Amino acid sequence: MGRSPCCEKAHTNKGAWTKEEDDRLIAYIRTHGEGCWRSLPQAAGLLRCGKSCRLRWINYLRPDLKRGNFTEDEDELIIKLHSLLGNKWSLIAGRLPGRTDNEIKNYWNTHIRRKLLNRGIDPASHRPLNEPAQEASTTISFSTTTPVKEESLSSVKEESNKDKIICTTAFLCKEERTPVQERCPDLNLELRISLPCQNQPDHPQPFKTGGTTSLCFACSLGLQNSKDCSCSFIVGTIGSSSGAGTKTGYDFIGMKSGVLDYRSLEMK
DNA sequence: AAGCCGACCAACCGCAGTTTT
DNA sequence: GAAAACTGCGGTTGGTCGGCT
Repeated sequence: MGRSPCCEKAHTNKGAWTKEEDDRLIAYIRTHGEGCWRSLPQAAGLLRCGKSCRLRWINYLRPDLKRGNFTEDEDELIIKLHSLLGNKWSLIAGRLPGRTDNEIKNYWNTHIRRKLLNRGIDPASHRPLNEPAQEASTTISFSTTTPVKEESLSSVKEESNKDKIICTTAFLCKEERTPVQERCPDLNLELRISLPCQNQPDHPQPFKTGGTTSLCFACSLGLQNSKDCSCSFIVGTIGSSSGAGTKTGYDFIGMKSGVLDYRSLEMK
């Protein structure tokens, strides 16, 4: 039953890679392409396990890696993506060409966390540090019906007169068509977020579902026409308010338009 | 100059989901 | 269908370096 082991752990090197090992790996992948990590070490003459080879290639040897310092724009993008996705480093990395999940994860832990703390923002929740932890209720669901930990997600809050209306953001994956139950069920808190491809003629129009317009998660991240596009992204409505906080204009996660008005969290 | 400490980051570990036998 | 390996991901560790005392 099953397959044979990927490598003899007793005969593999560990620790830092040498120049020679790098060269061997690069040369092999140039010739044979990526993949087959199980057989790669032996075929390439490396005393490493396939897992280690894969990591080395993906994080440091790939020719399309950018390396070097992160720009301010990249900083802000990472923050916004993290507020939406939480610690989904691979997804975040997918939106930053030339950056790897490991690199972004390290950068987050060493730079951005501190940066946010200095701004008075909790890096985990993206809310002001002195704000009570219960108010916002953003839910992003990927492939499970279990709501994602609230603390790892962002919220866009609006204050309308005396009543606080919480704008929640909910993603629906392909398999999931029912938004996660929000707090304050008496309020209409179906979600509204930008429609990134609304004005793009080459993209299929979002379909409507009972007054809401749906786009897939891929579209919401600016991946229109990608293979992941399924156009099931739910756009709901925020309570009854049409006022101050309601934004229009569709760009990637509201970077320009402020649909996800991250900067509103930087106050004070 | 030596020692300490914190920042940085490459690499490892363990887990979960997927694939193969 | 079950078992076992594979793959990919996120969390964590440990080595290195630079600044400070």
